[in-house]
Amino acid sequence: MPSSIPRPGSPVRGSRSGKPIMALFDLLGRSWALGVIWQLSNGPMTFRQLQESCESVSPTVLNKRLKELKESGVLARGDTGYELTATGRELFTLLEPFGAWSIRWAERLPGKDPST
Amino acid sequence: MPSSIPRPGSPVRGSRSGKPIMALFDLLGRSWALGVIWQLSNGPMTFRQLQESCESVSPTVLNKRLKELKESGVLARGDTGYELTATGRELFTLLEPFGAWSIRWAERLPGKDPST
DNA sequence: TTAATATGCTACATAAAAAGTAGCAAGAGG
DNA sequence: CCTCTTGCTACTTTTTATGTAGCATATTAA
Repeated sequence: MPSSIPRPGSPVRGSRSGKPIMALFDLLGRSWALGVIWQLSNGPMTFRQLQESCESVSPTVLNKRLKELKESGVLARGDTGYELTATGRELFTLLEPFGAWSIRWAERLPGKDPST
Repeated sequence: MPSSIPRPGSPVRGSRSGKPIMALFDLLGRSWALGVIWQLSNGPMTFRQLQESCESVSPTVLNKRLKELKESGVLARGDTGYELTATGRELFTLLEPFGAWSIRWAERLPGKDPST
């Protein structure tokens, strides 16, 4: 199996262009990639801690995401577990506003969900 | 089949918490969701135009993404095709910085790709 | 030294999602 | 009527993700 890790400059899933933004979207648009970065913004976590905090993520997928994000320079393994790199923290600053926005989005969304 | 569209307040793929940010990440963390929003930021596009600009996206998936993003209030169908709603444009303003960042990320990434 | 626990996985079987290709129904224009 | 475009649906194949089990290594504690 080839790397399959999205890398700017080389074609990625669905994008033959290799445009950096598409490589980035491919990297982030995989299950739990965004969630992992979000969790790690609170500080280093072990593999098992990450598994717990991302409730149902299977070890298979978590391990894949961690490898990809490591390869991409977003996170690394430190002494106390996995942690964001400088690049990763930079990425998180871009991601952070989504937190507040998602709450407003939730409020604005018509209460189509009768279960709440 | 239930909607399966991530909605804040209800559990979503991998998240029993229903936290808005996790619902949002689930919505955006699907193939081409981010790409579609990115493309539509340039103005309305028809289904076929979107298909072309997201090079290899299959109609099946594109249609699913469009339905989900419509349901979530991010885009809508107008006279000249699909277009971002006010909410969608708001979301794009959060997304926009990723463009410039991805370019710097690409430059910083070591040429680890030995296949080139 | 041994036993108990935590950690970071790998293996495997099943289910769900995406890709890839074909083609149809409806509308516009000639 | 014929042709073209548009927005899909249907179907098959391939890729991803889920869910569960469990192993090898390190740590602690007796």
